[in-house]
Amino acid sequence: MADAPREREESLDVIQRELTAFARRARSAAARLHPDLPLVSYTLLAHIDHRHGCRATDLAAHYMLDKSTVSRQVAALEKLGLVERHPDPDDQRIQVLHPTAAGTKALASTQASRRAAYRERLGTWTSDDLEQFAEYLLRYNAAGEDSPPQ
Amino acid sequence: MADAPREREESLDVIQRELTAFARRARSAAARLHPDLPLVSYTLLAHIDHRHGCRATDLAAHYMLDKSTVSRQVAALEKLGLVERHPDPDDQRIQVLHPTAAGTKALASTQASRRAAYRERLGTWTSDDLEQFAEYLLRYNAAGEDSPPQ
DNA sequence: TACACTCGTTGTACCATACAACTAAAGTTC
DNA sequence: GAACTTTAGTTGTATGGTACAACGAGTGTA
Repeated sequence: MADAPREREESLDVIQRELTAFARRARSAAARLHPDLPLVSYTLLAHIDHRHGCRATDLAAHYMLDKSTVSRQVAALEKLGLVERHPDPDDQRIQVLHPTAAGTKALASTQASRRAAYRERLGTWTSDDLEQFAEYLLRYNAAGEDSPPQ
Repeated sequence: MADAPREREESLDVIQRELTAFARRARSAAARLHPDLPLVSYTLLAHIDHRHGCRATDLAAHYMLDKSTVSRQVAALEKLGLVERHPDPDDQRIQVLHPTAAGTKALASTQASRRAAYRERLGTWTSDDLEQFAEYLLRYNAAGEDSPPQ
């Protein structure tokens, strides 16, 4: 049904267009979901938590950000008391980042409202569709994980 | 297979996490794909073209941007000679935006490299998966189209 | 005619980001 | 083990994208 190259191109265009639209809207949506937390910081904090601690370099690689950007964001999170840095005893260059108790708490409350928004928005989807959509997104992002810096 | 509420929640979390990751990476990816065009401007230009002309207000609504932001972006596009404004004779407040010949050309060349990137990235996907993914994205975005400003 | 609404611009401030230069700690080579 | 190279992170600087607020001009309505 969708085997013609023509259809394939059309699907690619739709994917491209819709992903772009999503990315553009993401900022304002995020601002609505957690007006308190400095937006990007939230994302980084969530990733630190999800990984059960990580380095600034990992964050930079995962989100394709410059290390200077991450450095400042992490500094902001630390200033807010949401993140702690623990120097790695085996390598003095490395700082392992962990959420503080306050960080975990802030994350939980934000996560709750975020979940509610998603649950409402995707409420009419079947569980199978959700699972499939999640799988597609994982596959899509995984393909770009190691995309060359040029 | 995925009918338990538990599985549902997990899918929602994955979707949320992966969409966020995508949105965060989008900027650097876009910068790679068209270093010339001022990034956001490209998106707006593409939308103007896709709609065969539209107003600044439409752009603001579609991308959830402030009208001042759009105003400046459009001004930049006009300065670059990529967009023309035509006052609506029936309503002097309205400016209908259209790509110029140069705009269409710039868009085409950018679109080509963009398509190539997507084609490469999604090369291993079946046409059915692409179609399904496109459909999910459309559905997802449509659900947020009329999301309340609060 | 006055009031309210819509479309767009401009002033201002702020956040997120990149790039470059730098320090410090490890690792590598001879 | 001294000299180079690589890696982690910070800081200075510049820029781009954004929102909010105040405004101007055009349109509709009581």
